[in-house]
Amino acid sequence: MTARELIRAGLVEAARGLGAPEPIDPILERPRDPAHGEWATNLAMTLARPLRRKPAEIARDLVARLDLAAAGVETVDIAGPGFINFHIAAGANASGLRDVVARGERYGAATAGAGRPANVEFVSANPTGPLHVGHGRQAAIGDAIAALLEWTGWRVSREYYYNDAGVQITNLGRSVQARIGQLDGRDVPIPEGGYHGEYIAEIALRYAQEHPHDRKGADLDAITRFAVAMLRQEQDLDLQAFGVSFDTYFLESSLYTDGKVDGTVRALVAAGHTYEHDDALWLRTTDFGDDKDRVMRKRDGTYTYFVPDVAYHVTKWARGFHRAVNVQGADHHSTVTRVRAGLQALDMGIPEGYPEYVLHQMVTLMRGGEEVKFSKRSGTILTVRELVDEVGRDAMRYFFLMRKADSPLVFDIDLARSQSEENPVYYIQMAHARMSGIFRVGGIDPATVTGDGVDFALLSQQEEQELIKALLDFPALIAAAATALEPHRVASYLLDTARLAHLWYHKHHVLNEPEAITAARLVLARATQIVLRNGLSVLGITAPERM
RNA sequence: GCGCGAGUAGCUCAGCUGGAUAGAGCGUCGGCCUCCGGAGCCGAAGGUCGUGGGUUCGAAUCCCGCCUCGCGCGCCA
Repeated sequence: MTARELIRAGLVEAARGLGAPEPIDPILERPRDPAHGEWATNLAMTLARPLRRKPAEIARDLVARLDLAAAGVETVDIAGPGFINFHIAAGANASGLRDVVARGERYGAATAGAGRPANVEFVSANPTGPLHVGHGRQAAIGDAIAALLEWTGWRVSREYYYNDAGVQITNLGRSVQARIGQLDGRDVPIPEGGYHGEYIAEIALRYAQEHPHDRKGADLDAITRFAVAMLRQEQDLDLQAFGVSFDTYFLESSLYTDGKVDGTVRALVAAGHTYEHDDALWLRTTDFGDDKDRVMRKRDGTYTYFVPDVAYHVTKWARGFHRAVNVQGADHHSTVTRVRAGLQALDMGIPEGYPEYVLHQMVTLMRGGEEVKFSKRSGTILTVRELVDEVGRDAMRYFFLMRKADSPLVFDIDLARSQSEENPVYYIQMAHARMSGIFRVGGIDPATVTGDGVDFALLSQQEEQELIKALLDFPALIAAAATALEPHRVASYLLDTARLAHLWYHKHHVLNEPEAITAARLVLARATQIVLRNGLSVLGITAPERM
């Protein structure tokens, strides 16, 4: 058991002895001020009301009942309005590093998910154009959330949903068809709602080359299939460049061919939450928190987009994913209520909060101090692949993940490219490379560092203790980030921890010190290397040995 | 107008699900800089946490009102 767990258990026992009502759940936190010890709890204050006693008295009685020698607690004091502060001896604190090096590349992993299946859907761009930077943010967030769930014991499936049916696909085909006509010298306009990008002309050219018998572009179905296939391939190349891969590509069109859409409509009608009005079929989503009812089947007989969306999520549930996370742009937030309402209306035991959503705000690109403008309409966009080429995969991942999804993101291309310590990715990777450099210079295989026979009390310098505390907090950080579905916490943590590592590295030497000190510091260097590497891997970023 | 999100140092942003004197980077100012790995290191100044109420031992964090900004509000997806 860790010191934290021992303290917690001791507190529960002591509180029970005082007659505290169950459940007793003491919160232990890291005090901001190091003078307040390694751990602190507000337990006495939360018990003041149920026990009807003063917090300070309760704290005193709790402390009197505690025996925390096994946890390495040196002194306990009561401070402020009733905090209990635990001071742990430097050596006891540092001995926690033994666990870090023992668990190695699994350090930080947890079992909360217990191997249950979870589905993470992200990117899911329409196959009507290349992936742009907004999709890039989504790819980074989705992949990192998937990794966080894996780290906490879920069996994760990464899924990409292709909206390859419906009006926008028709518009895509017509747009390419128009371009083919233009190749032939005819003055054919791009249709209403069509796509104007340069890539449409490229598809047209390719189609004309590969289908010389259809020089007039008369076969709209063939053109559409060709365009979708080509764009899907392009998107795959974008994702490959970014290093993201999916377990499942789910095609919207399959929901129609499998009868899932019709089946869902029938089930909704049978469940009694629909009605006919103005020659259309409506779903009473207002019964489930929506502000107005939604049309399911339009007057022309076709379905609105959210019907296949509901049918799609039914398949997720039916495929055994009783946990599903969707990563989407915040401009799609109106779908959240509707999809959930549709699933509730089916009355098939799906929880209200299913699926979970992580919505992210927009991305603004900056280059040379100016905003990089792009517009899908005019066709001037910066694709994921171009950005990978310009700044590299690692920097791109970090920059997309360093802000919480709720915040708009300003992506500074110049900073992302720079090989300086102002660049957070570089700074973190540099810390890892420095740790690796110690072993390289010392001619020591880091894997042989175990902590056996090491005097951990020698790691008593302030910089060492602060770094150690950060390293020992890593598993809790991963767990919290996974629970909150917030990978940016890992990004912030890594930057902080890298800073502590650099501070330590600058102030204290590992090699060419007295043997016992070198031995102890090698454990710290090794543990730091492990934590930085594991944290970077959660974010999908490499941890170079040298830079 | 309604819904969702945001508002924290000059700038860009954290703030561990309610804790103690609100933090980091950049920028500004002042000192160091013969080192396992480099133009780096140390320190200082800088805040009515948009605003007004409320909840309680305690609020940047939770609740209500208002202000500003972004996104969405179609029988488009």
